[in-house]
Amino acid sequence: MYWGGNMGMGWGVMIEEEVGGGGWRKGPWTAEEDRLLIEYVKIHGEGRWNSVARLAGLKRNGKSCRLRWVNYLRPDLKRGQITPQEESIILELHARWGNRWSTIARSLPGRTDNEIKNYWRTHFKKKVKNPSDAAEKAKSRLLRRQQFQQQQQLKQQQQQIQQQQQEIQFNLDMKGIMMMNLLEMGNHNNDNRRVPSISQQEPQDMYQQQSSTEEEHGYFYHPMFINNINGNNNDNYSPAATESSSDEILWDGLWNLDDVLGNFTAASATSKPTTLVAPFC
DNA sequence: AAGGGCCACAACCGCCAGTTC
DNA sequence: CGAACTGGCGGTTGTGGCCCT
Repeated sequence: MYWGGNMGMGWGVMIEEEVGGGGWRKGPWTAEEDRLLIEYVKIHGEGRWNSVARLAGLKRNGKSCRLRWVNYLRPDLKRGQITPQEESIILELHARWGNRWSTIARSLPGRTDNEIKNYWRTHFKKKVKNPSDAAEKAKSRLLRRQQFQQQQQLKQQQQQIQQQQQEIQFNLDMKGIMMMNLLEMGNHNNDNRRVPSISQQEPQDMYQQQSSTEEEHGYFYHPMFINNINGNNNDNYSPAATESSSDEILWDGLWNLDDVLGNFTAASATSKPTTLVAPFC
């Protein structure tokens, strides 16, 4: 199925064909443009988006090409509805990071920042506004609280399963590492390989890198707790600073994370008290 | 059946930070 | 060192479709 193109959508008025003889095309992407872009990425890979127009024969600027690829054409994108589990993660991470959609998206494989941003705005930001009277509001709050708790329980179960799988994978990885070390012992050249600096990595990268190490100690780490576990706060994160004021006005309550999550993880017991801002309070 | 309101989502815009020259 | 360029990000807009009255 072809997802984009004109597909009956308006946008036609917005298309600026050859403005001034050298302008960029705007508006919905056609199937042919998509094909050209996909072929370009296949050959040249992602990046150098400003070269795309010249090399792929597209009348689109680099930003437009990048956006089309990232939000729509990437083969690893997940289509379809946001699942309750994903919704739960979005809630948690938004409480943690505010409107840092790209950061949140990194924890949801196959979902784009644009998708999450749209989802948040349509599902959460407005919903709190709508209930006119207090009873409606309370009802809505209770329902969502119950849903949230059910999701948390479900997620906990999934995490336990995932942890078991990770432990199995860890054992397999260790075997692989030992094999690699044996091979490396026969190759002593000092080749100045670049070692990625953990401090410069995004939270999700840190999570991925850390999880295998920490599993040795029997912990399961959720990205939410990484910084607390490390004993340092995320320098980039300040709920008060990152959360938009309009959102704070819409949300008329705060939940203590421990109340919400209960015995969420072993790691949470070692972390500092954290406040989860829930949109359905 | 018609019209209005809301939802979903693709796409654009402006700003900013990092990189290159 | 600073200007220009590039890519990434968050915010916003515009449109079709669906649902309700």
